[in-house]
Amino acid sequence: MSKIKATKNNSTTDVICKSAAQLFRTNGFKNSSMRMLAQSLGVEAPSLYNHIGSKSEMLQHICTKVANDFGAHMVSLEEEELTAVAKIEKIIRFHVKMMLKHFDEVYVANHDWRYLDAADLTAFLQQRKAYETAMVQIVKNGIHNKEIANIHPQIVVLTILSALRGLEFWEKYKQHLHTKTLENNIVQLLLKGIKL
Amino acid sequence: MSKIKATKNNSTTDVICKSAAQLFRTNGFKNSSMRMLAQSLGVEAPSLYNHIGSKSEMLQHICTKVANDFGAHMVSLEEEELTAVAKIEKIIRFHVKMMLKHFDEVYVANHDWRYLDAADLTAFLQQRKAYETAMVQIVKNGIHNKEIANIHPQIVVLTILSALRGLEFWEKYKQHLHTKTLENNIVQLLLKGIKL
DNA sequence: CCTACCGATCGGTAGG
DNA sequence: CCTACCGATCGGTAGG
Repeated sequence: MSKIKATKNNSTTDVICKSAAQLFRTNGFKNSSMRMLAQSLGVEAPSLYNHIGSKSEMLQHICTKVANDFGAHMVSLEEEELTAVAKIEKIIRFHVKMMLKHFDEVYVANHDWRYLDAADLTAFLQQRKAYETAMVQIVKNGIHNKEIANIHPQIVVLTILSALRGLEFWEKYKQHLHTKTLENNIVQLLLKGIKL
Repeated sequence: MSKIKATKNNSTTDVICKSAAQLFRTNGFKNSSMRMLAQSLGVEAPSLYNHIGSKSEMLQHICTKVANDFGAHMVSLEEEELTAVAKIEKIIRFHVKMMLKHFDEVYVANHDWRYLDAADLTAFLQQRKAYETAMVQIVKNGIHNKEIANIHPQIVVLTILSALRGLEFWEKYKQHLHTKTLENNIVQLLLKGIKL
């Protein structure tokens, strides 16, 4: 008897993980209990274990999904023939899109990855490192091509990624700011900052 | 009999809070126990309560200190006669200095403020909002004076503050990057991004 | 400063 | 899907 409804595109497990992401985002992973998650889904806590293996498995599921999405975009970008600045612009716009579409999951991946189990933690950090390295390479090429100012590439990348992480604060401004305005303004600010 | 040593400038309570900040930064507030804190100080957990009132009181102490430091700097800045861009530059350099000098405390204030008790949480968020508002005002003045490009002021401020928050990731690069290079590069990138 | 200990809450299992 | 329940861990107190 399923009280938790699966939909055409989402299994029962997916529905639970979606609820979990929202809960973790609001309360933090460690401050979210399985009893709270169960209540939000209208069942008792032990019933959840018919669909998921453990609390940390849900966290792993969320973090892996996010890391894979970003990683896949970076790989597809590496195959494109674009200037370095155009690639950075695409990365910025992708981050905005991800944040709007999968806000809870991206937020959780950014905040609670440190609670991943040892093996998953290593894999996650490796993926993140690879993402950073790929971006550093793009910036290096841009400096070499005289597209980008001669700022330390590592600093350029960390500054841009940190600025984009700040998208998580923009939820509360959604009513006042149009999404496209937001996106175009941040692209303008960051690209002008790095251009030669 | 004090096992925890007070120094000339720091009371026993300060020494405990400093240790707590380090612990909270490493493990997160909710994942740090009073038993862990006691162990790092070489005493048993109940002994801590001779010097501090509660776990959340220490968090409040840390967050309040950080918020006050940033707030005081902003107030002193408002009294100075400087261009808008020069004020933004001073803010950026102050953030870098704070992050280097009080890394644990700033990190904890940025991450774990949501675990503050209701009253302290309200006060903290009010201080942060006031800080943001003051910065938005500086940017508005800069746009009006044709110093700063016509980007939405709220977006400028959130982007800069988010980028500066990313300073917390720079610890691991300390060996490879000189502090002043780091500071000058981020100033260059962000200021060029906003200048007209 | 310590030992002893309390009530609350946690993730998860047994069994149906 | 539920009820009943376990062992572990938590923040904090009592009493000396």
